Amino acid sequence: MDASVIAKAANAISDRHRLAILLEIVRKGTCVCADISQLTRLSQPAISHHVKILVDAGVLIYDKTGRTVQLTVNREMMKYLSAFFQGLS
Amino acid sequence: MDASVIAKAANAISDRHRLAILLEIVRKGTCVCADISQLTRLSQPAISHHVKILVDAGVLIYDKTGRTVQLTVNREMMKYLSAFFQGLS
DNA sequence: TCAATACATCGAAATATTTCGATGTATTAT
DNA sequence: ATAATACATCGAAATATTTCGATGTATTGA
Repeated sequence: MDASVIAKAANAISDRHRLAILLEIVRKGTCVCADISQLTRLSQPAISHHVKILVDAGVLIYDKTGRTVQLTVNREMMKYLSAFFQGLS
Repeated sequence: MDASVIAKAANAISDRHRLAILLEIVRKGTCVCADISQLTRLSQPAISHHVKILVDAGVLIYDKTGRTVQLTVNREMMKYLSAFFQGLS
């Protein structure tokens, strides 16, 4: 268990906009950045900022092909977090 | 699933000091506030602040008897968080 | 090549968080 | 009653985060 990994992931999803982005990507399976503006009414630079935090924390997987970024959930990280909290219960 | 509950709990453990407090309480089973100062080298008001955030988020259970506060992990919340991330994986 | 699209980055403003010293309050021991 | 202990609260300073408009970069279509 690496506490800094947990803290960073927790920080990533502690913002309501970032959590909403995560949940939407889970729901849809995948997402490009442009989709997020309709979900959150955030400006494009703000979306870019939040996505970067989620990606840097390992919560989302970033895959740029051409000029679009496909975002998907990092299921391994979700499993890791689930197991972490399981261990605390 | 209430996103605000998740966001608040995630925020509570996103700080390295608060995560360290949580892990120490898990390890020891219980903890009074005074114990935390030796763990983190934080000032007493800072500890009080961080503990309040953890308690308000439902991560820790607060039980004051006399002048000491016993802190324990809220295992129900840990289970809830585990299940939440399980659902995202 | 030129224009449009999809994001990224920058600098600055607004806001929130963390931390402290000082002080307050309730409880316990003497 | 007095003093000590265990926390809580307050106001302020330092720092971090969020957000924006402006601009930059890479890619695609006409």
